[in-house]
Amino acid sequence: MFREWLPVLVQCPLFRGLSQEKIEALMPCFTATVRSCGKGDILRAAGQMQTAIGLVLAGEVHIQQEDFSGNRLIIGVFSPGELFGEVSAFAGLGRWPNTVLASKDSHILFIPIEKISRPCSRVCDAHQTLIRNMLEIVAGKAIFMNNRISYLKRKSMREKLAAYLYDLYCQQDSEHLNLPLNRENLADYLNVSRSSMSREMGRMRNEGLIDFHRSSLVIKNIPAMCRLNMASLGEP
Amino acid sequence: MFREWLPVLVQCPLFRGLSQEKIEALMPCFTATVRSCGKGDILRAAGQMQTAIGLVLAGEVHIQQEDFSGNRLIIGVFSPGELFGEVSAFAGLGRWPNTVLASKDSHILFIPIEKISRPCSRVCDAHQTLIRNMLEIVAGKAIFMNNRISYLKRKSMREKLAAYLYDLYCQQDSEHLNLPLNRENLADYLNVSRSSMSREMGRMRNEGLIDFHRSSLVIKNIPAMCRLNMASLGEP
DNA sequence: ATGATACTGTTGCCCTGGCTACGAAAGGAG
DNA sequence: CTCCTTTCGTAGCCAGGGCAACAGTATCAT
Repeated sequence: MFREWLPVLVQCPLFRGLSQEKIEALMPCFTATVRSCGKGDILRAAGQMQTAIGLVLAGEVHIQQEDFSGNRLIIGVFSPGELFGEVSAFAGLGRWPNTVLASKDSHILFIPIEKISRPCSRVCDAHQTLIRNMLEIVAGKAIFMNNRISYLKRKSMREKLAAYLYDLYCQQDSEHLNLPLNRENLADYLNVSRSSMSREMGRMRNEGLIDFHRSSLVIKNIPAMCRLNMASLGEP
Repeated sequence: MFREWLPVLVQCPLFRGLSQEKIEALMPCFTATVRSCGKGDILRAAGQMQTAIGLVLAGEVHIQQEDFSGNRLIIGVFSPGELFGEVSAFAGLGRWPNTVLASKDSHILFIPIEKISRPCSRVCDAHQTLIRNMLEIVAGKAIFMNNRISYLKRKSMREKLAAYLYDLYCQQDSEHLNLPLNRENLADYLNVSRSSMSREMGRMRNEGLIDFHRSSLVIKNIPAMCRLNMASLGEP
């Protein structure tokens, strides 16, 4: 059952430092279940009781917050090998703080919380490794949230866009960017309205800062973009 | 040297589950140093190399982000017994992601990172407890950041204020609130301008929602406040 | 091809909130 | 008490961006 997903599992930071054999030995101990879901499915709604953490085997999930007015904020986008729900699990919340939505057809591994948090009698050395890996993962998530705050605090749309695009530029290491989110999702990621974002993107195109068409975008003036980004950097 | 601070240390979540004797035994192993500082001192600036994590012994520190335009965002306020810098330490950043400022005259314990992250030969059982406590602390910080994002994503000032005041109401368990931040700091916490915030507070007073004078504030209409808060809740 | 269904770009209206400036109130030091 | 500094409340001005509405365009199934 899990054998087909081993290539994903061995690359998962949770199992770093563990051999493929040890991972296989752990799996039955976890009593984990695989769930398949289609694009748009809500896997977990904010407020639901949480008994397991998730690991993306295939597809993509969005972690997002919604309010009753229909406003949505995308907190994070997770790809195969990445965990979600481990933060609330180890903080002892007992509930899902955010909504989990499959943004593509996906396969998700759910691992019961207590199987990870309580020491297992059989493979206890591996368990210590798991806890240390988990500490690093959770700390990484907290840093990610810190960066997320850095986006959200920016007051002008141009600053937000510049920050986002500059980060993409650093990640993809090219001024020819491939936008991983469509306009609506990007707007929800930056916490702005789609139309206003399009308007600002149009302005930036007119000024020769960027050029774009659909999901491809070119930064034509890197220094200017960098300067815009610096204007709001928390880390000078 | 550390004996005088033991009452704080035993209450620190980092040492939960450890006896006073064990904590005393750990301290020399940590080679920690105590630093005293005055109100307004910058303890660490964003971007500086990080070699230690901090523990507030007395006073209060603000974790904040600043940009070159002078905009400031207060990420968190930490009181005696609370840790800071452990997130970036365990994420392996190597640098302080935010600025640390003493908002009151304070005494801070700095513990070198490697003393905590590397297993210590002498008191290794205690070390396992430390790591597990740390995981819980870091997860708690991540949840705190998640809540911080919930504030920041709110689009109207009234929503932000309502969220903040309602949280205070829940914390202090009374509709007579004592505001722990002055107007300027509160504005920086909510990421709005002080004058506009005062204006909105005035409006809310005119409408009979709240009443206030300086650092004391009364919520006169809890249900309405609650409804305002619900309108943007991520957790229905 | 031909709809049907996304997704994307554009525009006008208008309100929220940032900025500046100023006066009042509250502490603090002498 | 008096002066000085800090904090707080108020007002006017105006640009940034939310909202709604629509037109253009890519994708897909029939």
